[in-house]
Amino acid sequence: MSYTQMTINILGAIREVPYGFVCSYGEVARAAGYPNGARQVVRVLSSLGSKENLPWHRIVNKKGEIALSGDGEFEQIVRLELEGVKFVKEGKVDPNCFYHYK
DNA sequence: CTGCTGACGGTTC
DNA sequence: GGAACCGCCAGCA
Repeated sequence: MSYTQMTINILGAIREVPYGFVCSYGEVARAAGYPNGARQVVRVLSSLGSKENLPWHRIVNKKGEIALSGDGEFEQIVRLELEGVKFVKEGKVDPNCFYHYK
């Protein structure tokens, strides 16, 4: 496994999200050093999400909604609820559970 | 090498 | 308030 620096930075940023919190794509990208890299975060999660042992379920879009649909969405919701993340609505996490990088 | 795609976000109209 | 674009760039065909 040899990734580009960008991928490594993004992976690192994703791993910083603590248990019981969620984070948006944009924030992860910013934390990794790419202010406009949301789409790259998408790529990383999509292609390496399950392979790299990432807390992929802690990443949602800025509105706090699950960006996946169908099967993946269900699994993500289950995993988050298991961590104590609250939902204000089906498929939408409580804004208070958002983690903000320093 | 070229073009298309993607679990998004911000701006504009 | 919401739809429509544009930017961003690593992978893969």
